[in-house]
Amino acid sequence: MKVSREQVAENRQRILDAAGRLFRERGVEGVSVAEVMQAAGLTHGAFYGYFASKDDLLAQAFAVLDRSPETALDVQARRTYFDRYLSDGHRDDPGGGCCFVALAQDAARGAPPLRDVMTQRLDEFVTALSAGADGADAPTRRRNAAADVATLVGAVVLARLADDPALSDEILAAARTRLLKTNEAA
Amino acid sequence: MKVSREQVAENRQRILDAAGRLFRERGVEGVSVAEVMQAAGLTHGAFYGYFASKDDLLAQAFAVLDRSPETALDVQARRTYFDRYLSDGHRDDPGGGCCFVALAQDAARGAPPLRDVMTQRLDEFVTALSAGADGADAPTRRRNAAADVATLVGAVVLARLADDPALSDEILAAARTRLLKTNEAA
DNA sequence: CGCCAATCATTATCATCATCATGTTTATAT
DNA sequence: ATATAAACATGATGATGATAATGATTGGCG
Repeated sequence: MKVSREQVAENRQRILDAAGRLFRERGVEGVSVAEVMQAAGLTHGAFYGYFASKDDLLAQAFAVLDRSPETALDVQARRTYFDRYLSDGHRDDPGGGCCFVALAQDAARGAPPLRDVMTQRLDEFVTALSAGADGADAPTRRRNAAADVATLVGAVVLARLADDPALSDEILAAARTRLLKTNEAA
Repeated sequence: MKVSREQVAENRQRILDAAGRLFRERGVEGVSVAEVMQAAGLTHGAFYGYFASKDDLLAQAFAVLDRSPETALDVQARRTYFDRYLSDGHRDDPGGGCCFVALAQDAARGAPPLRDVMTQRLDEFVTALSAGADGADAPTRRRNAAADVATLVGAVVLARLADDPALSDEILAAARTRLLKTNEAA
């Protein structure tokens, strides 16, 4: 059964969305192509009409997804962004959250396509956070942004790891405090 | 062929060492039981005489391994520790490096045994870093230590992800600067 | 309106793996 | 010295999964 042009576009998007969510939830090796296709409402046989391989799907799924801010953040917006990133809501929703928190390790060991895409996104993330930061010269602002990104990602990674809710909350709270402090000191 | 008691102990240790290194290098799903056993100089059939399952091996392999400091660090030792943790040498040696950098995401999604063990180790890591920190009261010191751990782990995770050496180095350097600064300000 | 190629479902293939069963060797306790 | 059981190698077993082949359906162009 063939399908209309719009149906094809919609199917493709559904595959990408399902893949993005599932891979973040369960990791690259934890999700089969068949599962992605089922979540997208198709059978796995249709997959290779859309993508050349699982690696291809991976790279394309995360070429779009983003959680970094799009525009320069003023001090208040930055604070809000940090709070949301370091919230228990973000910690408890890997499938809808930042791709670095969910997949950095998988991508670091994985095939070049995904790694390239995520490296690009990482650079954009740092750039986005350094834009609009107050204080000092551009290199300093960028350095601060890079450190902020490391703290953000590290905190949520560890908060997701921690079995013990108290420790998990503690790490998120500590990162919030740290980022507020280094952010207010111009 | 049976084997002497000491040989058994040595074999067991070799399996644990090989497992620790391989899992950190290639991830939990990226390593087969057979590979671990081959690296340990045995055949895979012998495995289940030592461990109940792959999960069991995982938990036991990381119950011992550690990269957190054992004793309280003075200001100078802390600086040295940070520098080493954030070095390119650590970034480029996942198999010999910190288990959180290599396996936090795998463990967060994985079976309880490994997650429990790593949560315990994470708490010890924070505790170790907060001991001997100067400044303020104990809760503040602990909060600082938790933020430091997040920055350390996040920085090396992202530095390993980044395909682009310049970006990778930049992140490590930014984290070093950040930790030095927050550490000197008592 | 009718052909054609695109889209999808079904099913096959081939590899990898975790785990287990079996048999052989040999350390060690008696 | 001998019996016993531990430790290991070899070789299933059964599941899963990535990818490919085949065939049926039907949009959309001519």
